[in-house]
Amino acid sequence: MLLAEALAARGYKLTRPRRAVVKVIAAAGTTLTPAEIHAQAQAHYAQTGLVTVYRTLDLLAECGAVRKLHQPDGCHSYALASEGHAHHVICQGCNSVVEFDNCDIGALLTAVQRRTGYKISGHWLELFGLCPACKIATAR
Amino acid sequence: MLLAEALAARGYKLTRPRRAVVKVIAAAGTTLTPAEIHAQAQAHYAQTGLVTVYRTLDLLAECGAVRKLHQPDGCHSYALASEGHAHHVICQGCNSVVEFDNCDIGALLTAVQRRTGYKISGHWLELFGLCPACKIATAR
DNA sequence: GTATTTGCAAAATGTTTGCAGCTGC
DNA sequence: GCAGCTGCAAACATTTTGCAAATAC
Repeated sequence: MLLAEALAARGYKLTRPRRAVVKVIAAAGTTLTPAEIHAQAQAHYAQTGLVTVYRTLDLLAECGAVRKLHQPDGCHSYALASEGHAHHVICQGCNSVVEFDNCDIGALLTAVQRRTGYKISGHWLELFGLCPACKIATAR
Repeated sequence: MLLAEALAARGYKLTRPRRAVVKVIAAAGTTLTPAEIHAQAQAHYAQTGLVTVYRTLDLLAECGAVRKLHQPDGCHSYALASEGHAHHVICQGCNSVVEFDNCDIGALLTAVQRRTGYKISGHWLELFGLCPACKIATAR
C-alpha cells in the first residue's frame, strides 16, 4: 500500500485509524469528502474519529499522496494522487476520478506570461465530464 | 458599469447595497473574500449587511459576472469575470488577478478523452505566480 | 402599491484546537 | 518508556435560513 509507505517513510506512525483512512482512499476511485471517508473508515476501525480523518488528510496532502479537489458544488473532496505532476478528470455523474499526466500547456503558459507580465509558477487544472458508464446511462 | 447592467438586464433591482458590492468588485483588481467585500462595501453604503454580500455574489456568479476562485489556501475569494470563456492568473504576493482567454487546450482535451474514455464537458484552469510588481519586490 | 430585497438574529455546516489518555515503535 | 497520536468536547469560522421592515420600480 503506497499511501501507508508514504507516511512511514516520513517518520509518521502507522496507527490503526490512519490505516483505515488510507484503505478507504486507496480503494475508492472516486472523490470523497472527509465525512464520507470518516463513515467508511469506521468499517475498518470502528473508533476512527472525524478529527483524525482531517489530520490524516492534511498529512497525506502534505506528502502529496492525496489531493484536494475543487468541484463546482464545493471544495470538500479529496482523491488519491499519484507521484509527480498530474491532474484529475472527475465524472459529474458518479464522482469517479482518473488522473492524467500529459498536461502540456507549456505554450499556453509562455503566451500568458508574455501577455500579462506575470511570472507563472504553478497551475491548477481539473477536467469535468462523464465517465464511460455514466455516458451510457445518460444517453438513454 | 457592466456588472450593474448584468443585474438589471435580468430583472434584478439595483438596490443600494448591490451597487456598493458591485463597485467594490469592479474597482478591486484583486481577489476578494466576502468579508473583504463587505468591509469595503460599507464605505459606499454603510448599512450593507454581510448576508446581502453573499446573496449578491450568488447573483453575480449566476450571471457569470463574477467567479469564485480557488487558491491553495482556501476557496473563499471572488474576482470579476468578463464575458465568455476566460481564466484567471493570480499573484501569490498581492492577490492581484488578470484574465486571459487564449486557453487552447483542445488537443489536451482530445488526448485525455481518448485515453480515459471520459466525455469531457468542462474544465477549470487557474494559474498562479507573481505579478510584475511582486516579481521585482521578491528579486531584491 | 407591491413584489423584491434587506438586515438582523439564529441555525446550520464544516473545520480546528485544547487536552487527558492511549499506542506504536 | 516516551514521543507521537487519538478521541472527545468545545471553540471557531463561514455560510444559510426565517422573518418583519424597508425599498425600487
